[in-house]
Amino acid sequence: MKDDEAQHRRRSVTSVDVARAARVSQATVSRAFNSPHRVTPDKRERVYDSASELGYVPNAIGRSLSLQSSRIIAVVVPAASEYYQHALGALARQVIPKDYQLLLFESFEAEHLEFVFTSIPRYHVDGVIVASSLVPVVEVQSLVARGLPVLMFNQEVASGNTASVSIDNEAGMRRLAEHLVDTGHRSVCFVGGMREAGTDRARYRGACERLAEAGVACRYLLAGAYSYEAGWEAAERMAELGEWPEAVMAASDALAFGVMDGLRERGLAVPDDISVTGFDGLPQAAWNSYRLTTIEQPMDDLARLGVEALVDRIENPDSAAAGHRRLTGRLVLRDTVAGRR
Amino acid sequence: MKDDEAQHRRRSVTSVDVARAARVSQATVSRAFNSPHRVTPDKRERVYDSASELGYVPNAIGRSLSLQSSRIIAVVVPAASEYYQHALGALARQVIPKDYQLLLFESFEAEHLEFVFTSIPRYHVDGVIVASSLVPVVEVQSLVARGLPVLMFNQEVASGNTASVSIDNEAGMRRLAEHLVDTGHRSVCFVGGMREAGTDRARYRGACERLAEAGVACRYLLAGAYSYEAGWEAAERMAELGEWPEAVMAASDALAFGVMDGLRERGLAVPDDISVTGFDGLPQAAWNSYRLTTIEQPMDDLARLGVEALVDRIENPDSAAAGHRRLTGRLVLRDTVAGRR
DNA sequence: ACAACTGATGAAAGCGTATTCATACTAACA
DNA sequence: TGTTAGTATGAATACGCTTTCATCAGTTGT
Repeated sequence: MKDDEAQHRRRSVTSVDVARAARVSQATVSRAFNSPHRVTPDKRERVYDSASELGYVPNAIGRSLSLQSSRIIAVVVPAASEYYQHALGALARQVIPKDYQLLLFESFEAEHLEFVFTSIPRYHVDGVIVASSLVPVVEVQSLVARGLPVLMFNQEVASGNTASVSIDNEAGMRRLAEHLVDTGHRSVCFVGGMREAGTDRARYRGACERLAEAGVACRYLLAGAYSYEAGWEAAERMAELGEWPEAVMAASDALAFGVMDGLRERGLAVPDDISVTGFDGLPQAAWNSYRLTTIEQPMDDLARLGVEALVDRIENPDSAAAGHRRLTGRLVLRDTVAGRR
Repeated sequence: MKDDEAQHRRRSVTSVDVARAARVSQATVSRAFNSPHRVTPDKRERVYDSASELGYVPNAIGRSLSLQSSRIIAVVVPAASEYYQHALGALARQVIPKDYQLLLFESFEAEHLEFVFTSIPRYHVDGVIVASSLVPVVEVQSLVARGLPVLMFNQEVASGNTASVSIDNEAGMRRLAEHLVDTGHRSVCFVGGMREAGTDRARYRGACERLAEAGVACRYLLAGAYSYEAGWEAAERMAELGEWPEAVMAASDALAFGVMDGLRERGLAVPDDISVTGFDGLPQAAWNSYRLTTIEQPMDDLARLGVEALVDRIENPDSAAAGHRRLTGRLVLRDTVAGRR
């Protein structure tokens, strides 16, 4: 008993231990687990018995070294972003049935990012998922140059040897804008998050173009972040401008919640006095205090498609699984847009 | 050029390659990186030059195998829980400066949990963080029996060889209850999440006891989950009961948001008609639509203490770093509790 | 009954790194 | 100058696994 525990602590049970106990060679133990049909039933049973008796589990590290493949995928997500936390969950759900694990790299600030991207290659992961619209493409190139399969989640990428998946941000915003046009809105304020984010530009373009087609005025207001607080401050700045637009299009749901609360704080009713739209389809958008009209991202589909592309590229390096996959978001009409005149 | 790329894809640069390029032995390359003072400056430089020229990064897999330590910590979190997503972020922030990485294991359902706990030992992680109040202690025991250092996050554990960290749930709820007593509330409905969760029991006990001391009636209503939807449904069930309590104590913030919206939907004003309290201190609790009075968990402190205990145990196996660490939550008074009579 | 083939098995090599061990060398001291 | 510490270095080994290779036994076909 005590001996057992002490041994466990010192050195874990290896296939050699199992081999000795089952009176077979170490190679047979390996085969018994990886290609059972190549081992005669009696020996196989002996191996399984000894293994479970000793509490043996194959060491993935040794396996990785031998196989030159770790079955681990690195995932880079920004800390403290509601959207990407959901994405992370969806990705995890997709990756597990394919027998991969996620090694987490949270990106805090820009400087930390460099550290992240230099440490990823150390772990000899089979692939990398970059789930953040704020990672400069150059950083990613260093991984691609190493021959690492990379998936950009929620960011379009032109480069031929990087897979990427996102919804059609421009089209999504177009539909939202169209909805505002149809409901008779004549002036709109677009609240952007960060200029550097690729998604921000695409979304603004979509809104802008569709509104322009209908002759609706659209001004851009930079919130500076994709957060509730930034949205709140944007509402504050709109108040200072003196004149309220008929509708506010926020670049993300988080922003929209802040905007809504900021507007309400100033006595405006949503949607009676002013309409608000979001983007992403966070769970909170369905909450009764907001009931936000927004574009819902099909998170599970995005994750599935992305992971499929990445895994395909991992397991079949010659496949042309790069390129961008673009899904369309779903327009969810709730209660934050009212008909005008 | 093309050759380079092809080679990169085939086989990554190893310390042997660097050794050859720098005309030293592989052992010297290893030493140059791990104990530079043991190598003469000229050779050291040659090694560094060759390394950066070839784009060499040490292979953590080989390193792990040799060192018998992976510097990876497994972390088990439930998918789709706001609270634990925040915890995950806080843990990541603590772990990185100590030069560990997190290997993510999302726990979806009970059946999936078993798979999770059998696959963790494969990866020969240095430690495990279980961040979920719904993991049965027996599962964890299998890891502990293997001599794996384990940290239970947000769950108290009696066992001597497991470290755990949480806030004092009972005391937190007591303070919340006391606040309700002080403000003159005479009847309370406690909305619990799940009976199986250890935190739920402690929180209910805290509320119950303090209210009983003041002679305030307290009934328990089981929501069945820690979600907005469950809170909403709890409000529905309270409506069916016919008589409204003067205050609702929700077992978590997420639940409280649902309860608040459910009450408002039925025409009740919070806090004028009915008071509501939460627990956890999620960011949304500060949002203007809720402004929830709650107990705020010091996430960063919890993560710091927990990780310190775990890492201590990893790097110094004989240390007595097990046992429970309990912090006190902070009572945050916002606008969901009003004075009665 | 013998050749040819199939299938199970063990020995051994290799994956990339850290480290021990032995050796060659430099510096220091008498 | 001869001996002794001390240091820098390379060769070799271990870590746990998968897989190739060679061997041996058993089966089929003629």
